[in-house]
Amino acid sequence: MKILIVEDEPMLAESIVQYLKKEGYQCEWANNLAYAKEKSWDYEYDCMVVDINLPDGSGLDVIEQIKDMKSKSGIIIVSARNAMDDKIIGLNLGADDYLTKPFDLAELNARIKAIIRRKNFDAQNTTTFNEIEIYHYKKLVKVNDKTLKLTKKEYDLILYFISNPNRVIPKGSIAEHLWGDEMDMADSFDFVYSHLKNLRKKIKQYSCINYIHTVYGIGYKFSDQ
Amino acid sequence: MKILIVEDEPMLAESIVQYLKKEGYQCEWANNLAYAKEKSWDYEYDCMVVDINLPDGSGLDVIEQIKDMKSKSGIIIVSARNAMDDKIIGLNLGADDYLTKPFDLAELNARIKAIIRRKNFDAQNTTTFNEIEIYHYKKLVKVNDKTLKLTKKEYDLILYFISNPNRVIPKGSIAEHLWGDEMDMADSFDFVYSHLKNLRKKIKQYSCINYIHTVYGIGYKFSDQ
DNA sequence: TATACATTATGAAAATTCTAATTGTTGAAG
DNA sequence: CTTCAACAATTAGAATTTTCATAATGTATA
Repeated sequence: MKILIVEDEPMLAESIVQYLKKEGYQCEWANNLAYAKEKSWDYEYDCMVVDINLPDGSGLDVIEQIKDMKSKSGIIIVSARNAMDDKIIGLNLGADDYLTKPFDLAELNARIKAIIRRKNFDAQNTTTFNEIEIYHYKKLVKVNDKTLKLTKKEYDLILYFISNPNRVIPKGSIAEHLWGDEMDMADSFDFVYSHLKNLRKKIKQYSCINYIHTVYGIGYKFSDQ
Repeated sequence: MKILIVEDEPMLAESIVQYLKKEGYQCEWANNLAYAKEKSWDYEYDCMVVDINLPDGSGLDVIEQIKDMKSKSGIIIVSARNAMDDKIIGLNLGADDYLTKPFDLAELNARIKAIIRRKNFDAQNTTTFNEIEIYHYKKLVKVNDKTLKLTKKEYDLILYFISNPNRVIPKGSIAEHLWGDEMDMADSFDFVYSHLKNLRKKIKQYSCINYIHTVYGIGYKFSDQ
């Protein structure tokens, strides 16, 4: 487990590094923004602890870079008390947690653990098919790294497709899976067509591949090629 | 099993009666509208086979009377071919099936059987609480014999209430039962309030009893008194 | 290939569900 | 008996889902 500490106060940084090493982490230290950016560019850290007030800029810049890189590093923001605005900005930018100075080292350790645990959990809870990624825990779908804004039915639909790739799925199965017995089946599949259309349109926004192929008279097949 | 045949052609009537008696039914015959009304007033037939073209009026009148009496008799309409308009009217009025002349006696028998079977099934699939009746097989709710036009969520809601009468139901249970884990619970119960309000309003249309009592801080209780 | 028929796609309206803001109630504390 | 805060009711509006009418497409047949 590699951790990067971004902190300009040498005393504090030193004690954090000492503590975390004792806890079994590989721990590195950057004392300014530029160096932090360089390091985070070179390595994929499991977690980064970033002070916001740095001599050469705001720690928030690191977060932006991390997110631009699509790194999966967890990020904990550290700042002086009462910097609530930063907190909001930081979390919106994609930080995973927030700590106000002064803080207990055990507390920091606990948060790091929590983040790493969650990252692992999350990693097991994504499904990928070519350009499409589904994050189950967040009910979130990305196509070519662009987030799709899907409704619940659309999400259920694509989840069912991605769970059954490369095989022909009868319309009836789709209807049954999405609506259960709530519906008087067999009247029509208009609602399937309808949601399908919307889903296709949303995928097309970010991809030129047609993933949902119609199989005339039977149903659909989810595949690339 | 008592069956009434309403038919003015004696030859046809006779052959129907003969056939059905042989099949084990108690079978009676009315050769005009007035007599049919009188008979159906006196007895509760399991099923009535009604010709529409009668010398003294339309067989549809019998259906109306039956429905006004809240009789549970099944009704099969019989009419000459191409009387499609009647078909629609008849089924809307509450007929259970429709047959065009000339018809096969075995066919008639099959339909009678089907209707009686369904009536029996249906009877087992209703729940009643004071003025409120729920017909599960049709997802239909009546209050004082007036049919309520409910949406799916409203139906689920009243079904849950009527299944748990006279006890306090926490809001959370309702939410869980109606939405399962689809919802991020605990944010708010606005959707419960919302559907509840609509359900209450619809019940109030036909009843002055307040069935859904608020239990402050906990949830609701479904009862009369 | 032309035609008819069935199936699927599309767009827009209607219905339902959910959300958010406001107002009204209730019960506890002073 | 007030006042307050939490809770619930209400309302209107936004978002989603479903329905419906129509267009487009595919398949089989001649």
